Amino acid sequence: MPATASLTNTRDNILAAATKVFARYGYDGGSIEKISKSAKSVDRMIYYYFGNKEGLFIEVLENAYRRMNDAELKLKLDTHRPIDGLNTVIAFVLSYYRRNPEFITLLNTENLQRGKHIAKSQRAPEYSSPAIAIVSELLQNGTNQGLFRPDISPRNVYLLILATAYFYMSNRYTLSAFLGENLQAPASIEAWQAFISSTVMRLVLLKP
Amino acid sequence: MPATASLTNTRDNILAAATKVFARYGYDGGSIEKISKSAKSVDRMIYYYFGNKEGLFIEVLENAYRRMNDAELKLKLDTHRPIDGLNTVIAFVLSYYRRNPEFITLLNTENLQRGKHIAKSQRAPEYSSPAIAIVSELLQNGTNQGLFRPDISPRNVYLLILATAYFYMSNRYTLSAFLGENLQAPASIEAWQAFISSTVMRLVLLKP
DNA sequence: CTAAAAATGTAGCAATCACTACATTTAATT
DNA sequence: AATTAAATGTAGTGATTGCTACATTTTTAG
Repeated sequence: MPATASLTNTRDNILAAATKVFARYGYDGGSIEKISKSAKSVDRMIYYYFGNKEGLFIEVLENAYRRMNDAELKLKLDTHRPIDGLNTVIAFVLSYYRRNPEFITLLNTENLQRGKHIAKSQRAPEYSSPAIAIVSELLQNGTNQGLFRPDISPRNVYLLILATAYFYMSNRYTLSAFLGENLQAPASIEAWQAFISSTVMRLVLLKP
Repeated sequence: MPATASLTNTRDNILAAATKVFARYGYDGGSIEKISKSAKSVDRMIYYYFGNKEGLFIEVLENAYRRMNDAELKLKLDTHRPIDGLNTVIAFVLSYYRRNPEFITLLNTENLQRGKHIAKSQRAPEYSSPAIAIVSELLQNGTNQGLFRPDISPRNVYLLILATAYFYMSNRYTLSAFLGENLQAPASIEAWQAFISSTVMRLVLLKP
């Protein structure tokens, strides 16, 4: 049996538990005790592997970014069909946020801390979203095919998709109370996705 | 001298201090001691006026919603000039978020708590955004003037504006690290506003 | 097999947490 | 002026916080 393989990897258990706890309770609300108990370990081990609470949170953040990055890398689409491609990107982002809500609350927690942990991270700059390059290629091909306007910023289109998807999921509780409507219903999410799609299409298409 | 007028209103001081502290440190990070000291009062007075920490946070939330509501009510524009009107709404929302960043972090904090405080609030349902009615009127007039498409949902247009403005401000720290660019620079904010405007215009205009 | 290193367990520290009992002062009412 | 009510001050409660000293067990390496 190889030595590196173990059924119960304490470090990984802690990292997974910390992701859940920080995402659910925030940085201050996510206590060391909650995390160690959730990981079925003891406080001591968190300090053994991560030094302190801040070090643990930084690794949680890096890990969340890396997973999003990996998911984007697996996004296979035909960049020569730019309309379908953009719709695939929209569907992917919305679906990722819906299935990984902890990514959103972790980012919100980090922004509440004014980005001080991501600034300390060494690995953070590695994760330059592959998706923005994909959008860039889609826009270029769309323009070459005479479908898209030539003066559209890929970065802005990408941020537009992120913003509409992120806002919808991140603020779903206050928005639902505010609009008197459950935004988490599958039909509501689909309607919002269709709206994002038509918004983006009208933005990029030469003849909408 | 009227009895209700006092130069140092302890209750108001606490509410203002709590808004700042909760917005800066979140719910768990915003300790009673931080708030009472910031209000130049003592812990005891928070419980005297607000019962407990949760009651204080609920009033802070209600107050934040009310101020946003009041600001929207003061938004005077000519609904018979729908294009200018929509641009005014866009400028207003972005400007409000920029000048009241605590509104954003308070909403994020409440969404982290899954909206449990806003659900307990009695006053929350009163604040049905006036701005959504304004957008509705602008779209209707634009359609009547033969400028806008007739099949656009005012609610979705309003949410689109909120989403793009909110996301940009709320995630400015992680986005800045991510894009390697300071999004808080006035020029960057103006560019984003112009992009939102062109996006909305292309969405609603019959002949963009 | 043995020594070194890695990993884990136990117990508790000082500081901070939300909150309260109780006394006192200030203001309003009659 | 006397009585009542509103507002504030003091000093603490037990529980929880992040973290650590120290001992012990398990694994790895020669």
